[in-house]
Amino acid sequence: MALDHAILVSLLEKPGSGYELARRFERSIGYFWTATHQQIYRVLKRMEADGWVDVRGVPQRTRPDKKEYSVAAAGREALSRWLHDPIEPESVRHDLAVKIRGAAFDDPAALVREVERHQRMHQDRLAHYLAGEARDFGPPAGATGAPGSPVPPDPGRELQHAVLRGGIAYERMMIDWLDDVLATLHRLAPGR
Amino acid sequence: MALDHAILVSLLEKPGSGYELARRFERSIGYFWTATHQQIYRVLKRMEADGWVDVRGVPQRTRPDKKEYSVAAAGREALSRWLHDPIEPESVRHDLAVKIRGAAFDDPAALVREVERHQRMHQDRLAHYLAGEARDFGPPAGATGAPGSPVPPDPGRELQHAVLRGGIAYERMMIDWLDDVLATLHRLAPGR
DNA sequence: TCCTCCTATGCAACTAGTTGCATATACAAG
DNA sequence: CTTGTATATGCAACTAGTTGCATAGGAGGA
Repeated sequence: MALDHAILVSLLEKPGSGYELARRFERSIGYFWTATHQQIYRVLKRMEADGWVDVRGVPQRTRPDKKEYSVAAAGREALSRWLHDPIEPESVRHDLAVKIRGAAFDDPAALVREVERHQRMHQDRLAHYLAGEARDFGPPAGATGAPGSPVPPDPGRELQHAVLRGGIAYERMMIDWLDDVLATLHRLAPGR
Repeated sequence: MALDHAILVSLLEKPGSGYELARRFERSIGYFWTATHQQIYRVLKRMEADGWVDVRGVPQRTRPDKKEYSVAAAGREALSRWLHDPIEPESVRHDLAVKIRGAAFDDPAALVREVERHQRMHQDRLAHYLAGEARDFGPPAGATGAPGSPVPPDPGRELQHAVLRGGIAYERMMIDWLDDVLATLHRLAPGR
């Protein structure tokens, strides 16, 4: 189980409430680990009981009070332990691939719209990633700039960028592959 | 839930026992949908009760008797319904990305071996895919052959090949990205 | 003969994740 | 003054997936 660890990493990057975490899981972290707010609140409660996180009540005037969580020593140790443990490669749950193979026993042409819809979602996500990259990490390396920018490397920033580049590579791969799938589907059902 | 549908597709491609399905989920289908034998037996039992699959006892002399499952009309309809329903894009559970971001709060150099291990697994899987492609789908298009091979297109075969090409593209992308991650890790901890 | 491996099926208990609902504050629009 | 939206937290019930264990026949080797 790595939701615990994903939350710990996120809280180390920046402490926050369950609600704020839930919103982060709709963007940045959520792109490689999904979680709903119900799940997050439940895990926070358990981690609090285990002493992995500290809570601090934050009264707010303009909105409901919140609880700000931050990582405690025990949580840092638990994360470190997990980081040093080997993990299995991701377990895949790729519905679309099942559908594509299933289309052989149904109408392949009917799948075209679904594949196009998925491709659009991946294109949107790619655009979103690229905008985020331009905003947070400046223009892509090698584009402009004086020789050797003197910015000192920040490990957190560098690693976040590396993960984001992974997301970008994934979306590009998916868009290309879905082009391939669409070509295959059209070849099988030339009409339409 | 799509394990039901993944099983239905697999049984449509070829009827088989729970044990055989479990082994298929360690190879072909398993590359985009994981399942253990316990889960498969349980789902088969439920689908049998719902009339989605038919069972046929197959006595065997040299090994324990087995139950061969095949898709019933109701199962075909259920699959068709699912194929026509829009689905959400895959929910991602990418432990390694969490680890990479987490490495900023631990020792980045310690992650190098883990990343290399994952890269090797992806290289192995890529080699396995390419071998399977060469075996089942012949040499890659455009390599040789007389103009216009007269083989009639088989939808099932074509779509299986398209999914396999997706797996190949995925593994290549991962290998390249992990190269990128390794370069980043080395940049952050040059000495080791 | 015993031991291990492969085939073959399954239960029980647990953990993780999803879905649906409930509550409450504050602000803005109508 | 009601309605809608955003913030903020949570319970309960359900579904899906994992882990550990159990059983059993036949093949092949020590």
